[in-house]
Amino acid sequence: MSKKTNTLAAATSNQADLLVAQTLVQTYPQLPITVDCVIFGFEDNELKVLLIRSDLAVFKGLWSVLGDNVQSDEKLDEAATRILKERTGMDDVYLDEIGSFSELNRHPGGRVVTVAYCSLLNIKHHQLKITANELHWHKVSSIQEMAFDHKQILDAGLRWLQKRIQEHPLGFNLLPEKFSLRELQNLYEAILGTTLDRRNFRKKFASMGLLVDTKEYEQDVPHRPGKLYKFNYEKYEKNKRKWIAIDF
Amino acid sequence: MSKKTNTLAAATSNQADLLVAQTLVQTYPQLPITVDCVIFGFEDNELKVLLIRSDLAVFKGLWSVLGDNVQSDEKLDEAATRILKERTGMDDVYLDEIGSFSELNRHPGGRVVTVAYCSLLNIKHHQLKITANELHWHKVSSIQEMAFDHKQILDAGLRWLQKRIQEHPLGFNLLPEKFSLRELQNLYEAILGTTLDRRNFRKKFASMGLLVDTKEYEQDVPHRPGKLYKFNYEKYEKNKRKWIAIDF
DNA sequence: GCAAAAGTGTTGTCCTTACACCCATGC
DNA sequence: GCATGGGTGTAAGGACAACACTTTTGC
Repeated sequence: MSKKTNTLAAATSNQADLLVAQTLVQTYPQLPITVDCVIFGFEDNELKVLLIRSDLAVFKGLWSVLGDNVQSDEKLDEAATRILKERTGMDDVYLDEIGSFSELNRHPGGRVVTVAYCSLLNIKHHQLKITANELHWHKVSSIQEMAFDHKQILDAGLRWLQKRIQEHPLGFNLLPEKFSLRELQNLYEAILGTTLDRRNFRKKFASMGLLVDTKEYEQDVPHRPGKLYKFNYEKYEKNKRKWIAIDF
Repeated sequence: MSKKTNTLAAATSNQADLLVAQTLVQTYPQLPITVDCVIFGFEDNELKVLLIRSDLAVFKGLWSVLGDNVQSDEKLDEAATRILKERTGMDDVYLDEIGSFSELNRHPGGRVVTVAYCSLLNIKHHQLKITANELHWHKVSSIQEMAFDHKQILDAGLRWLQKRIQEHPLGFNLLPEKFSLRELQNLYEAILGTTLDRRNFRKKFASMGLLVDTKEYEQDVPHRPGKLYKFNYEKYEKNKRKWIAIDF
């Protein structure tokens, strides 16, 4: 057999193999997939989450996290990024996958599988450029019922956040660029639902060396103003590998 | 308006609302979804994973984790349980979701989204009742190339395992019912890829109080036999909440 | 001057780490 | 008796938890 014939035979065989694979995939049931984005922020000493009014009449009045269907030619994380951009105008947000939700009856319109994503951001920094469907920030603590299984998804996001914030100093994403230690501590206390000793808290963060003293102070507070700090992102990135837990 | 008419109107409105929801879902692109199960075991001081020979000719010779498509009427975790049962005959295995994989070209037969699940089990206890497609245990350390993106999925499973085993004493699932402290330590060392101080390791586990002395000893070892222990599952379940990290 | 929060150090306890020798068994 | 791994204790250092008083500002 000539080399040419060999090559041809191999190519034909590859084609055939591909066809087999394609035929197999065509036998798979197909399902609608959506992604849902749980976006946390922090404002007025309260943990908040970004919700829209569900556009489905069956959920009259109920709120929903930001979600939409996944297109056939996009990855799930790309879909999540796109949806966030479409719904809020924000496009520089890091999203983390937190899990899938696939109960058969979770969507009243039929079977829909969803994958939930989560993010933290600074409310002041990320202005909402689009506010259709009454998009706005809700206090997490006052949310009761939600559309779909979104309360479950929100709860999963909250558990993820509580865990994550103890493994990485992510809380900074939720704060303004310059913040006082009191604000930082309020944030941790709000998310973890505990109170923390002020001196030990300050010592811990001081010893991590991730705070940069801006030499500025709080203004317009009816008490002694606190120092304002910035987060040292470079140092954090460098040492990322070493972070396992913050341990409160 | 009579009460009856009201009720009727409401029912009609509900029907209409449902129809709207159904129509909406019908506009969503549909995709094939699969689940893939990364099943870890431990034998001969080696971390192992359960693989089958890919039945796709395009992956001639390459290995694959256990996966299959999700049916339209089953939840993802149910699919994972079913697949494990179908492929191995095992039906008492706890599976944890580790994430989705949705690259457009990850399957040669066309776009397929997969969600990966992970489990740990005791090789001796969970005999494979089915071994089609050359199903068997492979040393994790010697796996190079795999079918699909399964090497990535395996790596994600491994990272998940390394993290999990430091948060919960899950390692016991990988060991026989009765095991020596040396076996337990070998397991941790194999998974974490480190060496640990023997005395400190024993102290740590002794202080956790999760080990029950069986008063039995290893047999047929060419050296002083070690004590055999059992894992105290009840105590672990009771204190589950408190576990955050084991800290090596 | 008073209310309100900022800022700061020390001590005891516990946990972690590092480290070396004798013991029981099979061959 | 020798090779192999089993079994054990201690001391030093570091991290964490608990705790109270003085300082600065606005009113």
